[in-house]
Amino acid sequence: MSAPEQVKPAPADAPGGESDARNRRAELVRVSARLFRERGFDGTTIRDIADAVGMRSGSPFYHFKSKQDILAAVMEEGLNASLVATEAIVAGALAPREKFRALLRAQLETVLGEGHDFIPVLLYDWRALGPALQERIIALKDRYDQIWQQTITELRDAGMLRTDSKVARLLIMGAVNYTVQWYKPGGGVTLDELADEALAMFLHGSA
Amino acid sequence: MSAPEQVKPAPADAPGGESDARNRRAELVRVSARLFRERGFDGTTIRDIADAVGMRSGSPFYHFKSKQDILAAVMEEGLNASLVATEAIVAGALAPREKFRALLRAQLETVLGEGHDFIPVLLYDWRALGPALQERIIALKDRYDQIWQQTITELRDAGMLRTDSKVARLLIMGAVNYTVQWYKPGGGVTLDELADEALAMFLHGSA
DNA sequence: CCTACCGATCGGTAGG
DNA sequence: CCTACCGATCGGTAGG
Repeated sequence: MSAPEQVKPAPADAPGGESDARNRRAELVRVSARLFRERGFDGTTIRDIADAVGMRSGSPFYHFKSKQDILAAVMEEGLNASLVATEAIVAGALAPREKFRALLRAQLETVLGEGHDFIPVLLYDWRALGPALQERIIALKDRYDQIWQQTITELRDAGMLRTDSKVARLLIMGAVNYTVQWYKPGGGVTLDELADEALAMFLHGSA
Repeated sequence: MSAPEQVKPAPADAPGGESDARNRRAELVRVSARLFRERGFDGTTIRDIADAVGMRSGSPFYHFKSKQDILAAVMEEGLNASLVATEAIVAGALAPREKFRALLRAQLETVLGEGHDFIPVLLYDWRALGPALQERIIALKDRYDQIWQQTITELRDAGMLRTDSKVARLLIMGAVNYTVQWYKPGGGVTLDELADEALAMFLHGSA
């Protein structure tokens, strides 16, 4: 009667019953990312999500207060992971050209890699997110864009790019992000080859 | 009793009552394009469309057998218009660089220009179209892609592009099409400037 | 093209 | 997290 917590099989990783709930929440986000990517936000129902994690249709709302909140969580997790990856790249002591190649390659992985569903959801269904929820995501996106912008400035200073304008960055990132619309894994082009071709296309004096 | 057609105000442009229906159909497509662009396909209801043209909610189905058919009509009309524009460009006697610039500029107009809602709908909601309806559109899209591919080959032959690979084309078209996600009219960048910046970014030996 | 309507689906909730 | 459910919406149709 004293402690209703900590029944059922205890999780191995952390003490306290709340880690169960945290695991379930994380599972919901992961599964939702996959479904949203495959069918789109509007094409995925709460029932689809609940089925995929073995819940009843009302239960996701124990973890999230709305379907939109799941979408926001998917996008936020995707951006957080991407931020970690890109910040690790620019923290290294790479020359501008190699830094840029690493960014391109990382972004291609994020957008096209096996099991990477989070950022494609952001690219496909950004509009489906309400303005209030968009704001939180935009703050993360701004940090992300800044990393690219700085690298682009370094490339310009090194004479490998004509300009470091915002438009130049948007054209480059657009070309990369748009691959989500046409790239098919196993279609004869690897992500490494894609990165090289993009590098050669954007940069002066590249092989 | 003999002829139930040709009542109501007769249209000025063409004889025969069926041109009324054709006009209404065209109006439905045009209005749907605008709404689909603004709110997305799933975010637009048949009732929204009917309201916008002054019909009752069941009446659009007199002109189209399903909501998806309206979407297909929007995309098809957009591609047909784009095909006319691009075919006119490549039919002219322009040098490769000027031909490419004209294609870029035309595509930017198609994607970002005032009142150009058709192709953005295709870019945003391609996935919403069922496979059967996609097929008809793909045939048009193939002709479109071919024009770009040929121009890219000419640029490569003129030494202004490293490669005329399909990936090169997709990266270029991706950069241009992705502008639909970020470009804001009146934001200080004109479409002409955008075309110039894209040209300089992709081509060797450009100003 | 309107009237009148249906069947299904869907996000979300109360109460435990 | 389940049970049981609701209110609203939505694409689509019959019949004129």
